[in-house]
Amino acid sequence: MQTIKVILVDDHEIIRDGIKALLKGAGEIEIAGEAENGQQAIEILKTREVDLILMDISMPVMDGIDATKYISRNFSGVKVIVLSMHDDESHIINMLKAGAVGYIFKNTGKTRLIEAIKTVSSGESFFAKEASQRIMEHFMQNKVREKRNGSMEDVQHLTEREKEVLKLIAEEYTNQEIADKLFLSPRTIDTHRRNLLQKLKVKNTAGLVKFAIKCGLLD
Amino acid sequence: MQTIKVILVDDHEIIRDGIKALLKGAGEIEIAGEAENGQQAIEILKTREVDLILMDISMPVMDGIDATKYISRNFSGVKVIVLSMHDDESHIINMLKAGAVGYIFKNTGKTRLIEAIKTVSSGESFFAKEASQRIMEHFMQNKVREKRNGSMEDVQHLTEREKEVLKLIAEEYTNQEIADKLFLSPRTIDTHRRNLLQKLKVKNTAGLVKFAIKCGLLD
DNA sequence: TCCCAACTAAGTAAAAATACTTAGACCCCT
DNA sequence: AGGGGTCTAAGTATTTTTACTTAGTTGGGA
Repeated sequence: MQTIKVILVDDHEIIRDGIKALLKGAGEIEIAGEAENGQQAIEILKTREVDLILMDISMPVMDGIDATKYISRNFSGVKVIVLSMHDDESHIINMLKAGAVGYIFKNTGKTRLIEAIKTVSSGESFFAKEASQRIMEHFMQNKVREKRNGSMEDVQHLTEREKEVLKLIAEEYTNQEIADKLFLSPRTIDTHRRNLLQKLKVKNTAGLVKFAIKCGLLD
Repeated sequence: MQTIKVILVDDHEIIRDGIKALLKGAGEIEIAGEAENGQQAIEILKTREVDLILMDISMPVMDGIDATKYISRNFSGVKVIVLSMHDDESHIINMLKAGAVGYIFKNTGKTRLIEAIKTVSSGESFFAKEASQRIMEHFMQNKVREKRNGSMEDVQHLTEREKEVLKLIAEEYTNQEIADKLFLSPRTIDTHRRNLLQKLKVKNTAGLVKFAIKCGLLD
């Protein structure tokens, strides 16, 4: 196989240098360029032939998600591997949707990094353990993660009425509107609301909504 | 690394024999059993310790999708790689949803098969080229749907300050607390808040939080 | 230079949410 | 028959959010 031309996109020079050092020894892989943000990366793609991009997510000017979106639409031959510190579902899923075909973490070792590059370069995809798990959770909506954070247990302690009210709160209804929908007094909704705050140990509506989403109470 | 205990699940004996022959040479991999359908595979799991399953999809009695679903819920330590002839989206996505962490085709070569087994065994996922493509297509379609609902575009219209405030709102801080954090007047946060409500066309805090989550503004 | 967008801030009011408390009705279980 | 949990509701008070309006500052682009 011929050499794989890789460009590094990360706003931290130290990280870019570290990766360069890691890849120096590996044959078949050539660092064809570097960029500090998505914008610069796209500029490079216009002038040079590139096989693969190692892309950070959080960057100034143009972040990894937007850049990947653009690249996968306009340079379809170029593979994007996300090199991230975040292992949360939304980042991973957003990058997947943007068109990334690999996701690894910054604490990945040399061997695995090279493995990922070669795997992706040959057309397959490569997702690190945590990324893989998050994707599965997303697909299965299995709530394994919530179990670990101890929220799936809490939802069981909620009564049917409370879940009903919580769902409506998350759907942006006010107490008055919820009361009208359920043919109850607004004060009753108020009580349910306070019980929810207490049971779920959150401070306000924002916390309730986040919980409702985590539990899949909404669509 | 110690040996990886693999069981083969396929209703065609010839195929099982072929794979056995392929894996014979590879060290670290041990064929710990065989099954003709999902039911038998689950029986084996109850009696023996297994690391990984090579699973066909179409089988009599209990097919690969149901079996994988059951296994990923009841034997979470056991990885499932799909070994399939089908490269259509629905099979691939269904197996993903069922909990498979790898997908390869029956015309895969020895090297790649072993690579897949080792990759999955170490916690990552491995999707062959076509499978990878289909998954991307699936995500892209979802994306179109989301765009229609208008969410990813809107976030671009938000200023940096607004995104910062939105994030803190979603983290359950009150205007006063946000003001203290950012060294601003609570009234300023109030203004940002109202601008956010207007820009995002949502009714209240609940809507803001949902939007923040959709955009991955939170960790 | 002038205009615009972003960021800042405040006046005034009304609506909504949060806090703490109490309490009756109902149902299930022992 | 009594106890516990749920659902209901209200009194009272405070804090927070939402609404509508106005306006000064600043920095960048036409």
